[in-house]
Parts: sequence; C-alpha cells; structure tokens
Amino acid sequence: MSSRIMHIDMDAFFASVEQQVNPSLRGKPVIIGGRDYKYRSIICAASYEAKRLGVTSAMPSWLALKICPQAIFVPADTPKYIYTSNRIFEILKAFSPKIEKFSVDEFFLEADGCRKLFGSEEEMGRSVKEKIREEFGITCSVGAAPTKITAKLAAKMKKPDGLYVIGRDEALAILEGLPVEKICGIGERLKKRFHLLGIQTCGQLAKYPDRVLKEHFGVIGLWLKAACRVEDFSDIDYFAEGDGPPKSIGHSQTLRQASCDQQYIKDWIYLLSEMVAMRLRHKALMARTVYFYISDGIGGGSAKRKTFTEPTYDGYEIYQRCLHIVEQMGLSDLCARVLGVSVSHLSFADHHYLFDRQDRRDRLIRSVDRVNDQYGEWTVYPASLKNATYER
DNA sequence: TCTGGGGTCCTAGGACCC
DNA sequence: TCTGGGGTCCTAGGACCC
Repeated sequence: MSSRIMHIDMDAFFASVEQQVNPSLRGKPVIIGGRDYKYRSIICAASYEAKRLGVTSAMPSWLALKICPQAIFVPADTPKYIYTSNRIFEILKAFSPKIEKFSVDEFFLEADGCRKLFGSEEEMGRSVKEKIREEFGITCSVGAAPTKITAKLAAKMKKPDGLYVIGRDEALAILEGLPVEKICGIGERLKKRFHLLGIQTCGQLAKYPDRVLKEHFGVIGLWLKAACRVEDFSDIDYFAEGDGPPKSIGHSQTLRQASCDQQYIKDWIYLLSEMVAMRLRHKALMARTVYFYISDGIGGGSAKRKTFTEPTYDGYEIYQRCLHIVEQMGLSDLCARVLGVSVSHLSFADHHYLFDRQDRRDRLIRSVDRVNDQYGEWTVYPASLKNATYER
C-alpha cells in the first residue's frame, strides 16, 4: 500500500497577511511581534524581505530590531490569522475530503484518489497554490510525498512559493544524509541523545537496531525510525471544522523583572485566571483541571496541576484554585519572574449547570463579557487588577 | 531588552474500585 | 483467606511543535 500526502505550508503567513491587508507594507521588511512586541518578546513572523536581512523566526525582538532597524514592526492580530486560516481550510476542502489542520499555517491533505479530478499531483499542487493566491494574494509551498514527515520536508525544501513532488525512492535519498533534527519530532534534546548513540543522520537512524532504539527512546524511537524509512503511515487527523475542541487553554506571562511582592504576584495570577476564564466562556467551555506554573527565572520553575470535581468558567474560581495549589506546593513566599495558569479537562458548558447555585454571578460574568466583546478587552475588569493591568 | 507564549502528546506510577 | 488482575483516573515529568 502506498499513500500520498500533500503538505501545504503558508509562506511567512502572519507577515504575508499583514502585507496583503496593508499595501504600504508590501516589499518591505515586516516583523510581527506579540504583546509588548518591540522589546520583551520574540518575533512571531518575519516577511521574506526581513528574513533576507538575517531575521529568523523565534528571534528575540530586541535582536531583530538590532539586525534590521529599518524593519516595520506590526503587532500580531491573531483573530485575523485564525480567520484567514479557517478560510484556507474551506478552500482545501474542495481538493480532498481528508484534510488536517496541523497548525494555523500548515495543512495536510490526503492526495490519493484525487487524480481524476485534479490530474497529477503537480497539477493539483499548482491549483491549490493558484486558488489560495487568487483568494488571499498570499503564497504557500506545497510538498507531496508518501508520508506526512516527507511531505512536510518537501514543502520546506522549496520555500517560498515552491512545489515539490517526491516519490518513495527520492524521499529515501533525501533522508539518507539529512541531519536527524530536521525531521518533525526531533528537537534539541532528542538530537543530543541520538548523537550520543552516534546517530547523526536519518539514514543512520533508519538502519539502527530496533532493540537499542526501544531501550533508549521507547516507542518514539521506533516511530522515528519508521519515519526515516518512509514507513510512517500515520493517518490524517480529520476534523470537519478544521479544528477540534482545544484540550487545554492557558496564559503565561514573563514579568519585566522578578518580584517577591505577594500582592503583586497574586494580582497577576488573578489576571491570568480571568484571561483564561474569558477564553473558556468564549468557547462555551468549562474546565476541571487547573495547572499553575511559577518560576523565579533563575532555577527551574515548579508546576502543579489539580483536578477538581466541579468544572468552572469563572476567573475568580480559577484564581482561588490556583491559590489552593500554591498552598499545596508549600510556597509561603512567592517569588516570580514567569507565571502561568492553564486549564484542561474541558467540557462544553451547560448554562443550566450553574443556574441555581450562582445565577447572579453568572449573569455578571456574562454582562462583563458582553461589554468587553463590544468595546474591547479589559474595558471592564475587577478593580483589584488595576495595578497588574497597568503594567501590561 | 538578553529566548515568548500558546499548545499537544506520551509515560510511569499511585490510588482506588470491582 | 489479604493475594491478584483489569480498568480508570490522576499526577508529575519530559519532550516536541509553531
């Protein structure tokens, strides 16, 4: 059995979208940053004009600014990118019934059985690219190969605006000398551990004895070996809407500097809890598990999660649960540089659920959400958060 | 300014129930 | 008879991705 997978990878997605929306940015080095986007953050995306000047993805923004002072910084507009991503997904639906949204700017689709409709994979790839360019004015790179891993590699190899169709033999030839860390699934840690075993390339990994791999890496080792032998038949995860419901929702924040001011830290925990809760309610979800992370920025951080019986979408309740976890962690004096609050064990919210017990609070929460939806986030927020929000 | 912030998945071990 | 297996839930920790 041989399957054919196509990978569609948008080129400098966030930056391209901004250049499309604002023509004055076209042809110029554009850098997309997050919150506090010029200094205390890393960049989310860079246009190819900026990349040519040496800006790379995940570079701290102060460094990008140093390398490329003429760059135009644009704050990230996540909803815009998600909206565009969803529309791209809709377009791809016309090409194959099996599509997976791998991330906001990457998609896999099963290319088997589409030959009658679209001709060869080259033709199909060209149609996909044309359609996306027509609709949004932005480019993407397309790779077609026998497996997800190799399709992703193929797309990356011809960036930007590329199209690369490879068969099994060619895929094997590419993998033979390819450093192991180039394939999706091998990061910094695994790379080092493979190197210790004398495995530098995918070709070497492909020939390594199963027993040793199993011993050192468990099933992941065997899975990666199969990937290097182009024998990975993992399925396309297909969701009709492009996205399944999220498994967890969280926020974290690196403070400008470490602080041991208890009230200040608690304000931040409350703020993060409210931010998480607001997103839960937006998605009509409730959560049972609360995860709290704190790091002083010097040693490693510590984290703890706890699952509660009652699900909630109330920011104050999430905050209280965080404090409960803090207590369990035995942290009497909090000192923090990084704080994180996230929730999981999500279920769809049943508004009747809270109706009896906290109807009034429920109505308050929803009114506040409505005001914030209409007039912008943080138009209305708990008074006790004044200091924390001030620093944002 | 001196690597952010948002996620996912896997595993092993313990608790508990039948 | 207090030993045993299977299943589920939970936690902690590790690793990875964009």
